[in-house]
Amino acid sequence: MSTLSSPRITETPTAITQIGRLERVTLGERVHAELRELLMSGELAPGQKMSLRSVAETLGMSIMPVREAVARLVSDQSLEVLPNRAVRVPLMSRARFRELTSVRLAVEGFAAEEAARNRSASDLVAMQRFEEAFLDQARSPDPQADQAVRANKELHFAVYRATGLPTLVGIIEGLWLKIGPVLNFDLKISPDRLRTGGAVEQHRRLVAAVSAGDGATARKALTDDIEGAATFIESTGRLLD
Amino acid sequence: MSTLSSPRITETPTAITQIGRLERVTLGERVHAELRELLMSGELAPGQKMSLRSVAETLGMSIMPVREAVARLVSDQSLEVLPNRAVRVPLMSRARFRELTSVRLAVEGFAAEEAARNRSASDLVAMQRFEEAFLDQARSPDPQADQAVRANKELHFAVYRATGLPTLVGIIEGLWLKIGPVLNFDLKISPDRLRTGGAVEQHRRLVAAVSAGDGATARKALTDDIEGAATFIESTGRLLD
DNA sequence: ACAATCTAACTGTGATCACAGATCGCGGCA
DNA sequence: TGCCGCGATCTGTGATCACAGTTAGATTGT
Repeated sequence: MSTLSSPRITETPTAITQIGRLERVTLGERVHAELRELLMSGELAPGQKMSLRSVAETLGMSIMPVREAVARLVSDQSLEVLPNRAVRVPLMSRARFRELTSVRLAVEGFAAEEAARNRSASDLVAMQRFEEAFLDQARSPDPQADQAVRANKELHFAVYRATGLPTLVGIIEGLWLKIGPVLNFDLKISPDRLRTGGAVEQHRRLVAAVSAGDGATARKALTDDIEGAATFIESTGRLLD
Repeated sequence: MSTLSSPRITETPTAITQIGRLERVTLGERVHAELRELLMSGELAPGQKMSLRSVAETLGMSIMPVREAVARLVSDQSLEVLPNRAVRVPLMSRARFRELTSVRLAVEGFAAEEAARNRSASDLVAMQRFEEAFLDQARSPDPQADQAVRANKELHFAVYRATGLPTLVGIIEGLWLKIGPVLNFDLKISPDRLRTGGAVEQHRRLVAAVSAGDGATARKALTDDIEGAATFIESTGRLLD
């Protein structure tokens, strides 16, 4: 793959080699991204266990990259390793769920407000695209939970990215990693929340307010969205303690 | 060290063995804590490079625990590994400094407000203790920068812990890891900021407001504190770009 | 005297081995 | 039939080796 058609060893960099230079993505980085996606989209249930070796074998590599990725996720408490050395998705108590929800209301609410002040035209395009994608699933007679989860996530993060504060986006990603397993695994169990919940309405208000530059309303729409989902989760009684 | 004075193999757990059980802290965890402390207290300057092997040799261990600790810090961008494989404390541009300050104002401001609502008696004791420790250094004719940095950090986090939101405390720790090298390394260079800056006054207002349960004033005192330091840092002209 | 070149040392990343401790299943005793 | 005990297996963590790629220093050629 490297120098098949290269007449000389030291040649002028081609477009392909340039791409390789831009960012050599490490294996551990790829595993990290993979596990993040699984957690955020609720494909891993709270309490689900895994082992470094089994994951490594599944992905066809040694345990080293898996080890690094898991260590990073354990570091920010998206995963946990028990005293017995078992790695699992943390269980969620009612108290912890409420704590995370409180922080989300403050942080994501601030983000919505900032997004309304800073959004660019391309931000609005992205938001509208994912709002529509979510709407399609919510209205569908046969809604695909994973598609809805994905659209919901993309819509929210389109708003958050519009703040122009990448650090803030990173913080919110950390929050979603922790709450995703509960929020979205539950959604896959009871997908009727797509219809009964007010998500569609709050998304409409959110996008409209951000577009209009109305920060206060944007914050209110977002916090209503979060609280709506939180109320539903608490009502299911699936939380511990 | 294990069974020197043990008459039997399976004996009733003593206090010492119990302590060992409570949480077996891994080597990587200890290195992580060590590096965090160095970053937060500004003992590592922006741009400072290190290598896994040299750190490992200094700490008297193999590179594995260092590798894990660095991977975690790179993961949340408290460190960075360049394309050349050099590990270093990230440089700080003026734009990035302002971004971090914006997020700090929002997140730590919220924390101060919550602390005023939730603080317990023991929280107040801790806050007052570290406020006094900071005051001692600020008023001293021969102020110790590292002592002042430490007292300042402890005071702030006593407030943040008073929120009862450990997730929020974790988020703020992440922010301090990123901004610590600039903020505190600079303080060690020009320690007169201890006197000229309004930190002492804002700390007094902060502790008083949190004690009184006055969230709005607590938030204002804290954001004034952050903005005062930020203004000073920007005025030094040591930021890039 | 200076610049080009080449080699030796060093870099992070991935794989493999080692190890103490936990888990689980099978066998045997009651 | 039910419970205990004892290996075999599996766990995360630490150490070591391997490797491609970079860096820096010395040596050579002009």
